[in-house]
Amino acid sequence: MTAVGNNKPKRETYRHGDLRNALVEAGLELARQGGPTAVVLRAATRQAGVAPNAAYRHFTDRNALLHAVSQAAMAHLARTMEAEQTTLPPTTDAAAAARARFRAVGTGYLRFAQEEPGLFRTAFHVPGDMTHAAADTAAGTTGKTPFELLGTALDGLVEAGLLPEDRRPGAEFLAWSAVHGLACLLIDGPLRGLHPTRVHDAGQHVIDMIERGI
Amino acid sequence: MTAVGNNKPKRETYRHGDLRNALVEAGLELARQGGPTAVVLRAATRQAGVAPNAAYRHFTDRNALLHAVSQAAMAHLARTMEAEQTTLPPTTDAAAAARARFRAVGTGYLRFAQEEPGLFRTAFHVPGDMTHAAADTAAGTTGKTPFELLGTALDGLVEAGLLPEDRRPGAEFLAWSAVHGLACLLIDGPLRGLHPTRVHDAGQHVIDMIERGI
DNA sequence: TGTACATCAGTGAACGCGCGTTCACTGATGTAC
DNA sequence: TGTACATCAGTGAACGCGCGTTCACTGATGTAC
Repeated sequence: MTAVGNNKPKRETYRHGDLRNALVEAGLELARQGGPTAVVLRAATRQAGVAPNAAYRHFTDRNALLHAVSQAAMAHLARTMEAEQTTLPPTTDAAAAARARFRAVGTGYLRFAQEEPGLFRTAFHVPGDMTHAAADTAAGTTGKTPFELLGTALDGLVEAGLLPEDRRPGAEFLAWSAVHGLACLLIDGPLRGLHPTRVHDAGQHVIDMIERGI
Repeated sequence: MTAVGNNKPKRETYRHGDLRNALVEAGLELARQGGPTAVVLRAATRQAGVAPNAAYRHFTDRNALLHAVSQAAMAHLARTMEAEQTTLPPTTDAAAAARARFRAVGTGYLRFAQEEPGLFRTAFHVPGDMTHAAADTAAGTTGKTPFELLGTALDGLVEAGLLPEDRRPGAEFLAWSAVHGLACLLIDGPLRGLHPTRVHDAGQHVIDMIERGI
């Protein structure tokens, strides 16, 4: 970096090579810090070290860029949820395992919301992609959407006999609402700034409620 | 209106008389249509028929205006919730009444989110005011915040013996999370555009879950 | 293997826009005498 | 009751800003002969 405020990472090649990806990555960084409205086309190109209009080779619109960033954020969320499931200690008790996997879905969701509020808000800012389209599948990732992970976990509860089959339909939306609501209250709402320990407790209590009430 | 696009409502007096209120009202209208980001200072003054800088007599900032609008939106939410409780048929069964009042809190909350998504989002966009400060108390309104209404309803459940006293602490956040989450999913999320009947059903199911799981 | 050429990812300059905010002002209102 | 004056809510013009987007362009790359 030669001059203050000059963040242009100079390329050696005239062509960038992977600009589309670089722009999405830059957009993710912007979203991470300021949520969806911070995903500004000119800022993304600046961060990628490219002229503003270069973005139009890869996105029709500022909106198309935002949409791609939103999808990538959703993929991040899914990856965090899967990571949470991966940390579970192995057990021979099938029912306990099913329960633990179910709870990990919620815990991972909440952890992501807490650790990456900007990305979380960005993931949900753009028309419903949670239930569809997993976007890029990173190494070691199933490619499932958050919604699919939740569905699988619920199926596991039914198989383990922890959830009556007749309660299964629509259960996604009950569980999802409760966890998503807590996430929103923690991020944007009156629960912001709660002590991390209390945040974790609140999450567990909400998941308890879901298990009881589902 | 003499010219197309000229929305300036001309005053007779030089002084406006009630500009602060007019700006908040204009802000509410903007928020109603486009959420918090649509609360634009110049647009509000335009709608009030006043020069842009006139706003600075009543608000230090664009942010101060947004904050006032957000509080007013929150007051609207509270009013809708109270209205929902008012429509309940009278009953002599104290337990049934307590339950109905509790459910009306959630139903009113969801109804407002559905009918006024822009105001709903605006109410929650700005740092936590739901638990405090009821803002302007309209005629026939208690002045309670949404949070207080929920608390009162929960106290009613305890008094009626429908909720064990030891489950009461923290119950606000469980109920609130679930209902708030559904509201968010219906407005911004993948449940947007759900058929109104299904929306109502989903709301009732979530409230069922809360009653069971609280 | 060497050359001509088409492709198309990036450049550089410019546009119009609406925004928030500041400035020095004006003139209606309420009050003191 | 009539007049002088202070107050302060609104005016009008201007500012600098960063944005998204368009234009005609340039030059590295890959391919056909």
